[in-house]
Amino acid sequence: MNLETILSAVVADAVKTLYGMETEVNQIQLQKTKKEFEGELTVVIFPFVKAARKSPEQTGQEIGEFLLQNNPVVSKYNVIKGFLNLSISKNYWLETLNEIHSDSNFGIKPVTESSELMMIEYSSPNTNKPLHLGHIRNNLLGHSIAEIQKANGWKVVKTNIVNDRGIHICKSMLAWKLFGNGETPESSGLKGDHLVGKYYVIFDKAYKAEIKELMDKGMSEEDAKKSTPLILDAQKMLLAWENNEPEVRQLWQTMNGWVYTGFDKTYKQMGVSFDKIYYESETYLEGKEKVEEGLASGAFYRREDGSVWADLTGDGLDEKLLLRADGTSVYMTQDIGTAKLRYDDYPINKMVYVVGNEQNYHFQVLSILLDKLGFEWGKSLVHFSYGMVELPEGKMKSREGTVVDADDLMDEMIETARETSQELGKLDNCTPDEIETIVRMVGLGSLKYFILKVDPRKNMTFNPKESIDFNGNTGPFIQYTHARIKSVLRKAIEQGLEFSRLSDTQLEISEKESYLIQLLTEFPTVVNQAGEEFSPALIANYIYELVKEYNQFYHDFSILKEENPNIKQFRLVLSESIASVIKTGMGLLGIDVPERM
RNA sequence: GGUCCUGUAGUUCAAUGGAUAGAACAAGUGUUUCCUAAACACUAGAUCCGGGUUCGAUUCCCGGCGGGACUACCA
Repeated sequence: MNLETILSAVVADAVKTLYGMETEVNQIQLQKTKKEFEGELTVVIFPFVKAARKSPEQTGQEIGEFLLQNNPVVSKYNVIKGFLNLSISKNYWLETLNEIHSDSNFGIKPVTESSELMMIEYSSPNTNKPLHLGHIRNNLLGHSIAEIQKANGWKVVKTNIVNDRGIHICKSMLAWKLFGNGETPESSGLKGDHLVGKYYVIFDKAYKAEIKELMDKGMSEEDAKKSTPLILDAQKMLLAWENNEPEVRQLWQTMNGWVYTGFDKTYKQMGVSFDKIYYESETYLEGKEKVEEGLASGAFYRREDGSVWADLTGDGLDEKLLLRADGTSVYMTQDIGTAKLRYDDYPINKMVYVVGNEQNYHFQVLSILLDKLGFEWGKSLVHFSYGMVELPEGKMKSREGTVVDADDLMDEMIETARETSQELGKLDNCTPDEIETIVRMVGLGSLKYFILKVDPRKNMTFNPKESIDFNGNTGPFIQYTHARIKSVLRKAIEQGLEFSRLSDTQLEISEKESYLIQLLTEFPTVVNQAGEEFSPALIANYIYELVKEYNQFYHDFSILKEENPNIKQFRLVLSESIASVIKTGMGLLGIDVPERM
């Protein structure tokens, strides 16, 4: 039982005994005591003053006295205005530290046979160009939220729906066919996804030139866009693809193959992975059947021209197209199809889509449609909607060449980490392999933390010129603290010190030290909250707070030079527990922490 | 027009309805015969505007103003 639960019960008891007032657990507001006051936990007195018919101060005094008399965990109290500040006994903290230290899975709920299954879709790239900064946020959030939900006891299946077909793919293919001269990743030395992306850009340029030409001849822009030779050819190619023409299919497979090889590298570098990948080319025809079912059941209706619609005006939304007049499917139909396939493949209890907030409307509609079609998890599907990553000048625009490429960015971060390490002379005694591992951890840690510490719902600004800091509230700051702790622990082991558990739990410890233990006890709550709110940022902020406090402690207290052996042992146990929570917490963010740096 | 998200120091981010709104970066200053100074300490600086609910509002409600997204027989 945690401290809050214990104290809430006693406070409820106090209020009942003293004032005859029955209280619900949620009426008792326990919060952390602000730093400028003495104590660790604070009871807000205001809700009880009416029943007490006394001033807040007096009420606080009486409740404080009751707690002191009736629970050994409370060692002292003081009242300021309507706030009752409680000091917790040192012994309680030390016993708690022992428990935390001996629990190798502290903060993590086990996944069992009876755990429910959560499927998390993220990444979902197009195969016509490489991944960029926006994808990085998506991937990091998706991976992190999967780790967090696992830590909350969910069975998690990570999935990716690859958008591998459509007109945009044909554009790259066509440009390659026309201007590529048989160029391959091998012949050019270009990463496959970048090579294909290059031809997508080439297409766009040539296409624009054709539009301009037609407009110069007096055609309207709208008409010109529809009638250039290139776009007509691309459409022809799409048709050929749909008709399974071998030549087009062959080229499609080859070029997509290049892209996948490239993506795999990027994913690996980013440290993300998937349990099951779906391809739109395999799912895009799947939704029709479901739509027909919905039509039969009366959930949807057919218009005179043959197109199929869902009327969502009853839900406060518009009417939504599900099948075109010619019977072909649209985006929504595909998502229904994909949902069906997934439902057939896994016993899904909860479905989570990590997709940008520009698709809020789409998922609102999808949720209602899936519900109408009888998917149990339809109504409760989660659109984990995150904000855009913007540059100082505004949105990234591929046409203006302001897209920040994922591979380039990660490489730059690693290089910066290398330079900084060299300047500081941190890695002088390391082997080249060790150096490589560490600068990679630090560079990527910096990038990942930068992105994940922000509330996912909010748009965020990324300034490539100022690049990402390595000081302050950053990944490397946290990694550095971990490395320092590990270094102390290594020395302790060399000295033959024993710190597997506290032998003395009656020590006099400082406020700073008991506060660190208190922070540790909050970790499971934070993990839980991060899961419920789908917010890796909560974990990031928590770890930062912990690390900041630890650094102050590290600065002001010595560990190995402490003369009292029991205190020394305590500080080692404390430090090791903190290192362990740092590692676990950063792991939930998908960030590795080094043993030295 | 409609729907949704959002507005906090110069900048990037925090704050279950609680006490004097926290950090970091940038600026300025200090700390190293001492376990890693990628650290620590100090100085200065902010809730878009107006109402309402409340003992108490950055937080909840209403109305403005500003920013963003969506509102395709594209995906």
